[in-house]
Amino acid sequence: MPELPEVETVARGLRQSIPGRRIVAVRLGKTDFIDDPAAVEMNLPGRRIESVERFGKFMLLRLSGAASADAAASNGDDSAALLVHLGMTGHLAPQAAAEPNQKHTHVWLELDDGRELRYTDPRRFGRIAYLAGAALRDELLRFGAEPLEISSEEFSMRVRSRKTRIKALLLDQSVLRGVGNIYADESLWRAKIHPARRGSSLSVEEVESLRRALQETLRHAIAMRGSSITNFLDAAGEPGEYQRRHRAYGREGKPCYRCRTPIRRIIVAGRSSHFCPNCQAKTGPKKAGTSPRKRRRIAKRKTR
DNA sequence: CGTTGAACCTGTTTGC
DNA sequence: TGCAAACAGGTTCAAC
Repeated sequence: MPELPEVETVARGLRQSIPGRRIVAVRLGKTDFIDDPAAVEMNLPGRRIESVERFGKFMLLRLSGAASADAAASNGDDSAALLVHLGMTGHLAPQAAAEPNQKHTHVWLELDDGRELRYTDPRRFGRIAYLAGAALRDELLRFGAEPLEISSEEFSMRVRSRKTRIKALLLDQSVLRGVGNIYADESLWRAKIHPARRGSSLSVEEVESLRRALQETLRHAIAMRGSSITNFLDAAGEPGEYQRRHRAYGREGKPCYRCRTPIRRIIVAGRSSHFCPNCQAKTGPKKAGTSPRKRRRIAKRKTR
């Protein structure tokens, strides 16, 4: 469930006390969610964590002082990072080494100040990878635009050139990085766009409205430190508050905040999608009226 | 190209 | 009350 706002919240928390610390040792439990466990054990000890960045739903712990093998393999590019994806149930937080372990803790990064950066993830849907040089660069290139920074032009191009349903586009990390099911539904509700609309069917006005809705939703959610649906906690163990502001997600059967029509839940792109059947019309706003031809096509589709 | 469904995994919720 | 099935959802992969 951690999406962009939750990951941003965790990254901000870690930034308070992690940068500058050196990793002195690594311990691993279950490793099936780690790309290359041996690379993690090999490359982290001795490295300093320079910074904590958020990249889509990933956190990037930038590491200093590339090992010589990395530098050689990457033609002088000595950038290196630990990528951490929280999946559904991941937690990454520093704790005093004396603190008892929680269940499902699988990674311990011992720091040079007596703390351990611990990764806990009951479902192990998360991902951890040590990457450097060209491999790091290539991995990051797989992802699309940062939703909070994307321009109107680029957003429009990425959406209106595609026939896929808008819900699927919002969730596609190679289109936008960081949007998940909650914020996709919330943004579509705000922009009054049906989740099953095709990207190519959106008007210029609609895509711009959607971009604004998406950015506002994400900014507000970050300001409220994310949504705590089941068990999201930030790095300090505090829950977020944004779930109180949800207008569509998780509100099936409850009245729409705009028009009181009950919110519906359908499956789009294989994901449950919450929307107002009145505000978010399937066909979108009509201009000069739907042509008789198209109306017949729609009627035919319904009878099937 | 787009779309669907399955798989991964475990804690929680729902239904009988 | 108890237990099993369903559900939650980020991501990848196979199949059509």
